[in-house]
Amino acid sequence: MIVSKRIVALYNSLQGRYGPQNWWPADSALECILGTILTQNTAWKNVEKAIKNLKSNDLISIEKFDSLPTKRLATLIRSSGYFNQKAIKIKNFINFVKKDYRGDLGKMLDEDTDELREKLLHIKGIGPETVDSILLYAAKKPIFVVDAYTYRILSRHGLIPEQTSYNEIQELIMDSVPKDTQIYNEYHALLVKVGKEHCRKKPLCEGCPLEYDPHTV
DNA sequence: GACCAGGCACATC
DNA sequence: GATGTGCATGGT
Repeated sequence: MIVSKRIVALYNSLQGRYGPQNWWPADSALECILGTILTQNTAWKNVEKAIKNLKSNDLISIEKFDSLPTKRLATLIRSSGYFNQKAIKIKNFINFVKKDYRGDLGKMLDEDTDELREKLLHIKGIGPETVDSILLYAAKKPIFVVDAYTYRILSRHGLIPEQTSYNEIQELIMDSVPKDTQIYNEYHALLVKVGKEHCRKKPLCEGCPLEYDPHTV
């Protein structure tokens, strides 16, 4: 079977096994974006505590973040790890929205996908995965998010070579399955779901429920 | 106590 | 272009 068909078959297999994931878990676009930054190389459980802190202090707004000292922000998101760095990243994003959209997040989310992607990639601390998560989950654009699980699962199942770049993986998936926001949303969420359960760094492939033999390349 | 988690920037070769 | 390192908490 050619690779693109296996990419689709993998999606169908995951969908049948786990059903809809309905991501992103957030009450607003801004909360979603905060989550995409806070979860960088971090377990979601630790992110939840940080977001809960921000919410209980009623801080989820562009204006409030703008007037919040970076040091205070870092304290509030402590549980998510890398808190000094992440506080700066959040500030960088807020400054971007203030500067380019007069603080109007809705205006940012409505911008053309390619232009917005380019602009977001220039924010220090916001890399390709975070940008694509913002585009897909906050702005509802049809963009596939590649993450560590995507790479790990696809390579262990022989669907991509060891050395495959972020953009190459993204292209492969976007050329294989229909360019549809809901499908990209579910596919990424499903890969994280099965990855958390069966595709950790070690041990390799323990109890993998998927139909492909991970050892055949 | 080691290893890992829904990355990213920066230095160095 | 590839490879190595710092960033840091909390769960297993």
